[in-house]
Amino acid sequence: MLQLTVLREQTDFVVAALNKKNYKNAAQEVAALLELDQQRRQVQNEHDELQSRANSIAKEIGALMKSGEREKAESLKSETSELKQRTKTLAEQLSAIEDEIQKALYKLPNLPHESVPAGRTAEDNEVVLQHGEIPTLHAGALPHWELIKQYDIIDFDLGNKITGAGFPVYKKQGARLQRALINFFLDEAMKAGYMEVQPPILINEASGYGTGQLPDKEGQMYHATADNLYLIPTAEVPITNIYRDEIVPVDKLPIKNAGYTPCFRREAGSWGADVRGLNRLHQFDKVEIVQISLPEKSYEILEEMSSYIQSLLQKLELPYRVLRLCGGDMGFTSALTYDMEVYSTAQGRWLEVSSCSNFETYQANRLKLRYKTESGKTQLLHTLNGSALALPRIVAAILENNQTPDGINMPKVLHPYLGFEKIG
RNA sequence: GGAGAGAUGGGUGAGUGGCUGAAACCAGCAGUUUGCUAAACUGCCGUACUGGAAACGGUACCGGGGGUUCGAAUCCCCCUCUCUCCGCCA
Repeated sequence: MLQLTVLREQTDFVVAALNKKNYKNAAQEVAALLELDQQRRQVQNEHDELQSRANSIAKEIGALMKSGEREKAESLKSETSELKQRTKTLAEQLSAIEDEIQKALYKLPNLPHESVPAGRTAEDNEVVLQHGEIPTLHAGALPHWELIKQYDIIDFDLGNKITGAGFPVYKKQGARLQRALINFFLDEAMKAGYMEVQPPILINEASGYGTGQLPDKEGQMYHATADNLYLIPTAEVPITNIYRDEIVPVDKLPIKNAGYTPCFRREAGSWGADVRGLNRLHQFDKVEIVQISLPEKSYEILEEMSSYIQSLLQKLELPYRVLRLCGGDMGFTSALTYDMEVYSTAQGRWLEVSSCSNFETYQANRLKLRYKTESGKTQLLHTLNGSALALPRIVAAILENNQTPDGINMPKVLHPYLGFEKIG
């Protein structure tokens, strides 16, 4: 959530930034918000003043009652009734205005960082770098959805039977590969100084609001209505919400957490050839890294996180590229996002396997996640996170890129985790 | 799921209608004393909104929401959560 003071003090800048994110009617909405803010303060001033008078009269009555001057007290009482009525009306107005402001603020996305390229779609994303050689496959090489059948390691039909489309069953070396990747990613995160956490995978409404999934994006999450809980779409939600309503001591910063969770996405309305196989699932596994940092350090940390994620891809020997997302393609809550994509050779396309973002104060403002400056002022921290990594597309790329006519070679770093070197 | 008890500031915990934004203690911060450490002493020590250049004010907040009252941490109603006992159970 954007801060009202920023809208107030840097209105033109905010409007320009919203425009860059292709937000419609930015100028009008911001102007309307400022108007509401103006009203709010006026009403609040009036209200506070009346309340203040009511408070002092109440005190007076108390004193009179004590000294036994009942009649004077009674006459004062009658004086307050009109005051009370007016205060009540103002209080109602005030909370109506506050609600409206809140709603309007929730609607506004985060402002993109100055380095974010302008643009509307994925076409406009900027390729920051590309790394690794794209392998040449043997004749008759298969896409991963054929390979998993051939070696019987991931079973979509079974998942269909048990749950539905997009919930595969991993079997044998396929299951082992999942476990190996999770352990590898977590071990690497520990080495990089992250603290491992294992959060709940169901979250309440407050947590959904904290990181920006609610309101308006409940459609992407599975909702357990009996208890009003949501299955997490990413570990970002529970892990970041650990720090909701916190004032973090400066010497604890930056906070670096990593956690493995399954993730659940309804992905309503997405079908087609490019979502075949492991490309898009309703349930998948992911190790997420989250950092909470001082505002002045957050972009340095974003780079650090980006290199860390790249180091994983390098160790897995996967060709990848890094994109800086354009204003139109980035997430609602993000100020700057890098996407990491691996090349899936049999499909001949890049697959997103990580998204690494700086949210600046946008989430922190909703979370009330703050620190105290040296002068004692409470200020919002910055939150960041990245996938490190999401498994399914990594698996797809490993299977496709490393296939040979007589089996699929596993990346060396995984051998100790797998207990085998080759599938088939 | 049943029965009971409870939810107060960073922590412990007092407070059953006005003198309580909230005692006391602990932790924390600043200082005095001290050869150093320790101890002792003094002061400070919640959050948000808001007025003000500032000094300094105003309002709200004692789990959340509503109500009674001139006045609510304190009384009433609803909700949530925690604890204890019972039941069930990985």
